[in-house]
Amino acid sequence: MTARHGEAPTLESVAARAGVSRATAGRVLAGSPRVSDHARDAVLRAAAELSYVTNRAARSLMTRRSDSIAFVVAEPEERFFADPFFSLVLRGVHAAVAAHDVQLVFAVLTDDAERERFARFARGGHVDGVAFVSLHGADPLPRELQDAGVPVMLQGRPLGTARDEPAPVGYVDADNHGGARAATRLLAEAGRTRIGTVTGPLDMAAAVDRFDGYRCELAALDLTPAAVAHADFSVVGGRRAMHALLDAEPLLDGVVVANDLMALGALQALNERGRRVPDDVALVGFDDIPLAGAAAPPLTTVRQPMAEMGRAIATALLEMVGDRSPRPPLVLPTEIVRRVSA
Amino acid sequence: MTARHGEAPTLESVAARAGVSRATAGRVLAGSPRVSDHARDAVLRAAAELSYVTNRAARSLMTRRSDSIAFVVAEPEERFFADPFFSLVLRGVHAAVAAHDVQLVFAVLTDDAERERFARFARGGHVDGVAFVSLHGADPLPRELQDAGVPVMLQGRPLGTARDEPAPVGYVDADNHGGARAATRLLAEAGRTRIGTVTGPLDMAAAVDRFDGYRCELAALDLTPAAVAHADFSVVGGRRAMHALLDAEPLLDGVVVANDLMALGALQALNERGRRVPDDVALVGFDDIPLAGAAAPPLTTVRQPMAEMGRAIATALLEMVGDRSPRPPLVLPTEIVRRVSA
DNA sequence: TCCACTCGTGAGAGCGCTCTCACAACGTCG
DNA sequence: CGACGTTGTGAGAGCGCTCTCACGAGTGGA
Repeated sequence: MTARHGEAPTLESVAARAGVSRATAGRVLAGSPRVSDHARDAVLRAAAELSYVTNRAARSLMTRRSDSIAFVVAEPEERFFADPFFSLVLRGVHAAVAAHDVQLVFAVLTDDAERERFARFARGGHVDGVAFVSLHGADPLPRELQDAGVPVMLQGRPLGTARDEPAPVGYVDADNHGGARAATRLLAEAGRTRIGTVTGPLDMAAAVDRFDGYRCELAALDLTPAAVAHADFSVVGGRRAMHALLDAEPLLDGVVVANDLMALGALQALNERGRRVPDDVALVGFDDIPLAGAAAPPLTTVRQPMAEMGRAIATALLEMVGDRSPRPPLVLPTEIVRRVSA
Repeated sequence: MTARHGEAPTLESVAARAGVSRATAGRVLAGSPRVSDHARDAVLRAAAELSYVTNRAARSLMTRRSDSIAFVVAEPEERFFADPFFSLVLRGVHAAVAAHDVQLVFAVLTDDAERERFARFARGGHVDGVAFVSLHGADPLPRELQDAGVPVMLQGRPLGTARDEPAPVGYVDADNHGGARAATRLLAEAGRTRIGTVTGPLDMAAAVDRFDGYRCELAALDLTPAAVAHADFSVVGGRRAMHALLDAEPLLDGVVVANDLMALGALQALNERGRRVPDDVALVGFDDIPLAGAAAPPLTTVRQPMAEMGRAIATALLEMVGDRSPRPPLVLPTEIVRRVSA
């Protein structure tokens, strides 16, 4: 379907115009050094004049590459569309991939039918690699694809692999444990002694690690968890959890919330209960989504480098397409962003 | 790159296993009725046994279709990654496209280089259609692609086409004008008489239409705009604009804000100025993003059917791939969602 | 009985590309 | 001066598919 009325410039026509063979024209366009300057000039000029565009289908057929990678959100509840976190990872992946002239195929696997469809698609070699974001539990799909020979990278350590263990499939993660420790320490250093937490869904490693970090740091400070509530990384979940925390421990003076969306909900709950932030209760979020700075009061949070994670994932994937070697896990540092809430 | 060690089941091998010719196997897999039941069964069984997956590259080469459509955000400032609106449109597009076994190629055109790259890509016939979201000014790219024979659909009426004019390129939009009128009426009916507005960027038709709707309804009610501030659909922009509004008209008692993100910022500004919402100032947003219900106070807003727009765009595009006929503009209704802020 | 069909099928072309191989034209060296 | 690279080039195969064409077998009307 090459534009207006089958005018389709092909490599053949470029070669003809340049007065060389198709093979030579192909060599020039592929950037081979084994071409005379004369031929190279002629081919490049002809290609420009015809505004020739390589037919990727034909190329794929020969190279058995698709020059595209998939960005997959394996999130049954479509959380993707509510949490800016995903957009930001996507941005990073997109940036890296665009720089390599590779296309990004986007997929959300909400139900089993879609999972199956995608698995077939990927196993059929229609993408050169797959980036998975937001895995729950011990999802077998990434491993399956990897075993089928498709390069795979994960955002976030898969559940079932310990933090210091070699992983069966490559991943890029943020230092969730360290970030949560830093958040907890920040509250303690501000003199808070009754520190609670709102965790994320514990079928995700990120939530588990942040929870562990919180407990670990409290223990190091000779404190005990004042109250713990579990939620699902959503605003309403955070609000509900904050209410539960206040019910369980009325004297609460600090909270580590496992992501910003929940922290927004927590802020709302604290407001409803008449607690001032940070005067009565100090709050630290996690992620540093764009909205965090616009909250009332602006949220102190643990920044995780979402776009960079995306970039790292895409870069690793692109390399794996070439050499097919597995990548060691990459854990990027987090950083406290101090605003008003703590 | 078909999975493990070049094992690649091809149509040929399926045909051989089924004891028919490649042509017949192809017919079965294409769903042609001109095949005997016997042959059909044999082919389907063989395909299942080999877990055959059609090679899309080879198919594309013949059909001159790519079985993929592009989702393009032409947003220089990458607003995409901050505004949930886009995610929700993307969700709709994804849903429609997935149901047709078509892939979604995702692209963000942040700079001229990317624009050019994408234009070449699309003009080269590497996607069967292009959905543009969030166009600014009178962007020539959609028209260019359409003239080059690529089916194109827009989310949002392009600037330069009046609401009742036939459009040069198909689009799906929400009833921005009607929605803004309804929002304004809601405030007036609640007894508000000094009603201001925060507009979006006026290089986008959605912002212009909402602004017009506001003025139009005020005029119909024999009121005049109390104060007008322009912003950019972002939270910080909305906050700044709200402050400007209060500076210009201290007695303001109602505000129509052109999207929810800005309304969130406006809420913040009102809070900073000690105005209670809705008691002192009533506020209506636009979009009904997931966060709207979680704001403090929960936002009354004009819901636009974001996912449905996405779905409509994708469906139209998929039809256009077949018959190549242009689609008339489609304008979907909006609806007031009453919460607390007004 | 013959011609005109419809129906299911197979043979084969060819989509546009990459890649291997052969080959001519040129050094370079023993 | 013949044997041996090296370099630029073209011819041709073939990736896996779709689609056109031809053909035999069955069906029905004149």
